[in-house]
Amino acid sequence: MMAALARATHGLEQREVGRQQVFDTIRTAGRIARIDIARETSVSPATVTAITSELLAAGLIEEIVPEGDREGAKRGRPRVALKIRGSAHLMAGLKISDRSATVILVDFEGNTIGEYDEPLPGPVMSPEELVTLVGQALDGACGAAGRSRSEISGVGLGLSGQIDAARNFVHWSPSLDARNVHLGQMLAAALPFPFFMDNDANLVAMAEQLFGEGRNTSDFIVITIEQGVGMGIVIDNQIYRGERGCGAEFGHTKVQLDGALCRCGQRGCLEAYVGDYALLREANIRSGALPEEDLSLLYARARGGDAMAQSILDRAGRMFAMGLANIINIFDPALLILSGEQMAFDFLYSDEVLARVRASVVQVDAALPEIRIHKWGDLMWAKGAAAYAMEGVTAQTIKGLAANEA
Amino acid sequence: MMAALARATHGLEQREVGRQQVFDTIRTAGRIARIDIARETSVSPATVTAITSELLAAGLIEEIVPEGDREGAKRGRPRVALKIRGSAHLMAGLKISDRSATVILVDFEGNTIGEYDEPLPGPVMSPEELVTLVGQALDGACGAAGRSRSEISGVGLGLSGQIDAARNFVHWSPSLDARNVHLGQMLAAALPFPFFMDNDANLVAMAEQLFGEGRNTSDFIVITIEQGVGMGIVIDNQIYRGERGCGAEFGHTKVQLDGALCRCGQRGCLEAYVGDYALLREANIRSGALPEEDLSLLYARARGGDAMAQSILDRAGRMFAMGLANIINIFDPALLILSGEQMAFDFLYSDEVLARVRASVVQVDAALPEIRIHKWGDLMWAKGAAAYAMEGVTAQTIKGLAANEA
DNA sequence: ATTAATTTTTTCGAAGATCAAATTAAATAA
DNA sequence: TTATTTAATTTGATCTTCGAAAAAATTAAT
Repeated sequence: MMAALARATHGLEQREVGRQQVFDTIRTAGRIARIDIARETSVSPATVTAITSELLAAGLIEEIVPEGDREGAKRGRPRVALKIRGSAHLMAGLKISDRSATVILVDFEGNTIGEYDEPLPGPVMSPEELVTLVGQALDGACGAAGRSRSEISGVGLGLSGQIDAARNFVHWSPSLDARNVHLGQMLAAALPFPFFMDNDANLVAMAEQLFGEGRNTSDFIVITIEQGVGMGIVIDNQIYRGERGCGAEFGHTKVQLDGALCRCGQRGCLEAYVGDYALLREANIRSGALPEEDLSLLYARARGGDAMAQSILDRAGRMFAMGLANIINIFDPALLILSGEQMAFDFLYSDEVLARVRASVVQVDAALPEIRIHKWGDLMWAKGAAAYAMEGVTAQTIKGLAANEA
Repeated sequence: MMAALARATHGLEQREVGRQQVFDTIRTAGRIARIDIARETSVSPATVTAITSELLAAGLIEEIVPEGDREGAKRGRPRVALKIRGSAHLMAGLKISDRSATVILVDFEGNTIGEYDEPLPGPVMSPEELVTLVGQALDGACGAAGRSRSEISGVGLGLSGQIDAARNFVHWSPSLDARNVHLGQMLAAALPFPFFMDNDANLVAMAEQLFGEGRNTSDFIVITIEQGVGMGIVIDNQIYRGERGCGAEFGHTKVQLDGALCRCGQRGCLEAYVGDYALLREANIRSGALPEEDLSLLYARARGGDAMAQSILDRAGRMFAMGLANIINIFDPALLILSGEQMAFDFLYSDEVLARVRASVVQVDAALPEIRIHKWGDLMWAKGAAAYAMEGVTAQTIKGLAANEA
């Protein structure tokens, strides 16, 4: 039997919470004066002074030299803004897709330091091959950016599939030829980095939280589209992962009883209606070319008036809308972010689809949840991985802060 | 812009958290010694002593006089168990159904003190009528139990529909002829009780948390069936309600594109396939008798081999399984509780349906979420309402505890 | 019986942490 | 220059938790 009912915060841990809170406030704000940190967090200025001097001493944050222009300030001692010290840590984010391993190096503020793309021999690897590949990709990224391996404080790794982030365990991933892989242990044994891995959609949610549309919202949901459809759930500023770490399987929610066959072997999954392979299957296009090219062909046909192509995209849109409406009906979120890097899936983000979503939601006389479409660059996934690593390294660093001042 | 990133616990609030934690531990355990509270909560024995003496002084808990039989004890000072003091508060739970207002009176331990049922003139009322009715029902319950109104410390009120529990506001309820009612304000103006209201499914979830299957689980989901289909989501020991308080609308998630017409005016809602009216509609049974009787007729026909009746129930079961599978795919909960009072819906809780659910969930090589069927007595709903009131009164009492010892 | 051992609970003092109030710092306005 | 204003820091009081020691209440052993 376990209790752990209320999250307790006794004694030594109390300051840790304060440090994390102040740090997060600074990161969310970008640059902010102590007095405003106090106001936002309802912590007294005295305590903010104490905490910020710890963080300053540890090199996690820095003061901004006041510029000449103090806009709007009347009188009084000028506020000195604080910000995250970018050079405090170098983080790496790594996303494995079916084609390549994409690496991004970011500083502790989230600024991109370097990018790198390592092509894969094939879409599916053995765990050992993946470990090797991760090492190569990181070396490649360091080389390209003129940094040394040893500078990296943490590596975030994003994989499709069912990942148990708490245990760095892969239940299943389309990138791996084995199930139930303790990938975290293998990586730790082979490479000298602290690794943080998770399902790729969760990582995008974290990127939205740290750098994107979710910066000022404590509860929101992110939907991603790539090969499949993914979801990241943020509740009370935390990624919700479920018991075994394999929740948020939006792509495999069923939208049709005994419906279309999905790659997962079941029928009626949303992915079996909106995934690229599903569209091509229905259109009966199999040129052998890259999927994107085939998809472009399908879009072109639809725009050109081809009734069959239009019908395929239309149904996909309707199914997608139905899935989104279900998510809203279940979560009633403040914010739903449709996060994507490709224009390819524009038809799923169309006004028509959104209108359908709004019409399929339980109607009350209160503003509907906000639906925001966020189109990132092509490094979105890798940046999410970096964001996750940042969070992990930050938590560890803050925990380890000794209060040793002279 | 608001931050409030980490839940802060500074200064004076810290003890409050401790008190709540200790209190919850005692309630969950039923009876437990101080030393075990310390072990379970990771709070030091010294602090447990301090907190429990506060709670004892406030009369919220009491020591159990040690009985003769100390099982298994070897030596040493005998542990003295603590428990919630039942007589500390009298709580009322009130559930409005389409036929009657059911009241339950419980003591602070959750023991039933009295029950009462006030028939309704009709299924739909004006807000004013509902307020009057609530007063009558409470008076009736007090009279039947030989208690006085003034003894009641708090009243929980459960309504179907979209309720914003944080604001005691009714977006919509099938029991009311008006939308957007500030029912909490009206009740507070007319009656001298502290009211706590919420969607009825959330209240059942709370009853499961305090008294039922969810007592030892921090994250679980409750599905209820009554007229409609309801859901309560417990994440990190808290009911998740969504931004506007109208999430968890499981009954109106869509299971079929452009499907059957639902009472809500939309198409393809789960409720439009498994609700009693939906079954009768499809069976084309309209005897004018009570729905239960018509339903019994339908079940009898199905058991008797009537293919049409079997087909109707079969499809309802398949749709229900699909909905449940979606919930599991989204939440990956540790525990899913199918909570019900009526045997009428047995076909939805059948092994066949559960097998279908398990087959429709994303497959990983880890134990599936536990699905537990919990059949309560007919006061389940009212008890949930009482549980909610208990939680509210407990939190307020604990907050107001002055640390005044001599 | 008396003493020792054991286990639970309480007491006491030290170590932190937060906060209000006072103080210091750094600017503008008069 | 001097007053005013605002930000940041310092100081002292209050609270809280915890570890260690003490007290309490038993059983086991002699």
